[in-house]
Amino acid sequence: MPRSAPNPRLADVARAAGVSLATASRALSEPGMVRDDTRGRVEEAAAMLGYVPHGAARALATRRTRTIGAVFPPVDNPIFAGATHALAQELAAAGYTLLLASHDYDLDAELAATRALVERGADGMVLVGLDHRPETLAVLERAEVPWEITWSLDDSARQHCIGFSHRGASIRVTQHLLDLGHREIAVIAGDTRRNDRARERLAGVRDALAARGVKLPAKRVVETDFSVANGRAAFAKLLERAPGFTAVIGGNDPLAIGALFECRDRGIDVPGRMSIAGFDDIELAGELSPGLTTVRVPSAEIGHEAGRRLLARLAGKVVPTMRELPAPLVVRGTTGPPPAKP
Amino acid sequence: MPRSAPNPRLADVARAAGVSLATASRALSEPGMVRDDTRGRVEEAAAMLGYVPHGAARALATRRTRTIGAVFPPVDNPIFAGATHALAQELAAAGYTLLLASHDYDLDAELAATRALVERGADGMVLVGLDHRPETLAVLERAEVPWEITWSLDDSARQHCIGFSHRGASIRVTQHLLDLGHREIAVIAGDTRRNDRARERLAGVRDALAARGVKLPAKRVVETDFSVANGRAAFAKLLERAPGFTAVIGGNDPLAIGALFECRDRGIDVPGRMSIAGFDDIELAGELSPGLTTVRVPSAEIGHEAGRRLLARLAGKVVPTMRELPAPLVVRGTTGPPPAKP
DNA sequence: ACCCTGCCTGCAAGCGCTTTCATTCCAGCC
DNA sequence: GGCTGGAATGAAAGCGCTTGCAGGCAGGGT
Repeated sequence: MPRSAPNPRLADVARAAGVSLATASRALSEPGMVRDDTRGRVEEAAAMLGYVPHGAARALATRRTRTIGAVFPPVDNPIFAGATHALAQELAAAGYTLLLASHDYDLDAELAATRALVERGADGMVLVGLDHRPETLAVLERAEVPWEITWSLDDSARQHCIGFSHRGASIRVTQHLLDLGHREIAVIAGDTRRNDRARERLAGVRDALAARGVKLPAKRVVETDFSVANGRAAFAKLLERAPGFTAVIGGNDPLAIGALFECRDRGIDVPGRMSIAGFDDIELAGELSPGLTTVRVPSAEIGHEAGRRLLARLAGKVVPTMRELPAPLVVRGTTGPPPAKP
Repeated sequence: MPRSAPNPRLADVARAAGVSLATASRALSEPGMVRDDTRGRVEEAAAMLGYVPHGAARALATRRTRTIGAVFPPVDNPIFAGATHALAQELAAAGYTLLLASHDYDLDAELAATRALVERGADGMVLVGLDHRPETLAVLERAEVPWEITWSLDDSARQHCIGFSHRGASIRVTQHLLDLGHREIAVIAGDTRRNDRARERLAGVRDALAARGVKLPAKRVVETDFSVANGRAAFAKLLERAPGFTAVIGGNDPLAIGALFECRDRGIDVPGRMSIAGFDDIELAGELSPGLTTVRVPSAEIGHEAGRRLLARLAGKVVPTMRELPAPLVVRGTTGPPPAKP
């Protein structure tokens, strides 16, 4: 097969259709402005030549790339993976494409990624949570790139955001345990230093306990990165360091599942002797038996809505600054009343 | 704060530094070509103005976007999520950015996404597996965009690829079960119509069984989409439709874990009465007890290496067409000898 | 002192598309 | 049939950057 000429340009299409460059351009991007038969000729020529528009050139002329950037914490966390997929789908449906960067809860990496995406011309950006370097938002502001905060809600209502109250949801989990009669509660939290969601979740536990006059000794809190293995290790550490608790709250489902597995291996009956609650409601939570009591985080919906909101704003529509999603407590089998005192 | 002028352009930087546009450009992108003090002035001016290069303009001039496209099956499958993260990291480290599109095992969606990414100027592409619409590869060829096939290996060596033999790995799993003494084996496969990996894995089972003269009746094979819930359902179906098997092979770990959970719920001892093997080695596989026997799929490494290979090729280096990664069998506790015949 | 070499720098021509503005076309009307 | 006005088309000026080419300048050889 003879190597045909390199990619045809719009000028080639115009020539083949016997029209000017301007008309060819309009025929393809603003069909209404061109007479039907002319448009037909252009479309035909484009199809025949296998014309593919040159995005960079178009972007340079229109100042739009039809691209949305997203900077996510580790995409391999199942909860973010779901949101990424949803976001990508939503954008694709509107002819937009996702520019994705991920980092390991490192705000400097987030800043660098944001710069890179803005430089690539992202028309809008999706960020996760409220913890950011000030420069990150400054870069976006300077470049006039609209952004959406996901997962968390900005109570100051200064930024567009879609998510739910991690503290509120955490309070619900804790109250559920308190209502069951638990008073000795432990927490396996995420990294509260670099992650406002983990911080708020832990704060929610504290709030709920404080409201009922229950103490949460420092020894009953372990911080660790999200993973099943870390959940196991943290649970073991708690058991060793401050035994006697009857319930443990995981900062997310993998951590809670780690605790659950550790209980199983040690022959600790769940929920008979130990109640366990998580946060996220990943698929597995509902498939375990007993099922994991947890908070349903609408991750796919966050992904979809973040995309929709951003696209709407880019289309000039006004969108409510804050969108709060429900994050209901899902009570399953891993929580029950504490064991009767001996 | 007075709205400062819109984003500064390179011309502004040049003016501020008292040099020409060309020199400013070289100072920032080809430091070696410019005298040190000149470069210093330009860099200073750029920093002061908060200059952010305009990617589209640069792309138009250089015909490079420093962007790699990836079209993945559902990114929320944990195994792809891991690869996505690894790929994004690898690219970021080299100053490249990931353009991500995901689809639900739909080859037409894959084609559309490929078109979109090529149009956006992806310098290279990452695809998964060998099943594609012919147009998909034609688009890439036409646009002269190098691509890497991941996960699968193209035995014809026509395409650059990095992955492993799904059939081979599947044969190892099956032999392991045969060696343990199993003869009645069932399979919960992924969708073999739209997914060459699932197809090859099933073929591997058939090969291994045939080699030892063991039959795999059609009733002992269920196809379903990847998920724990589907694994459960498929196992139940097998039990109902063709009971008497002593081992089941899952097309991936979630399916196998579904089967495992179903066994637990039904009081079927694993591995005493039922052996279960999976494929992928997701984190959970090793944390369960008993741990799931499975094939370790080096997903993160695939992501990293796909990125590295593509970048190397873009840099003009020659890279071996095929890179095979080990996918070892990991024997854990869910497989054991079949129960003694009654 | 002159020429040549080599290093820096600047000029200007694109990269491929959109879009403003002017021009042409054509239908309809008096 | 000439005129009017709106619709369709075309010419050309960018969008912001890179880069081939040429000019300028300093230093070394003769």
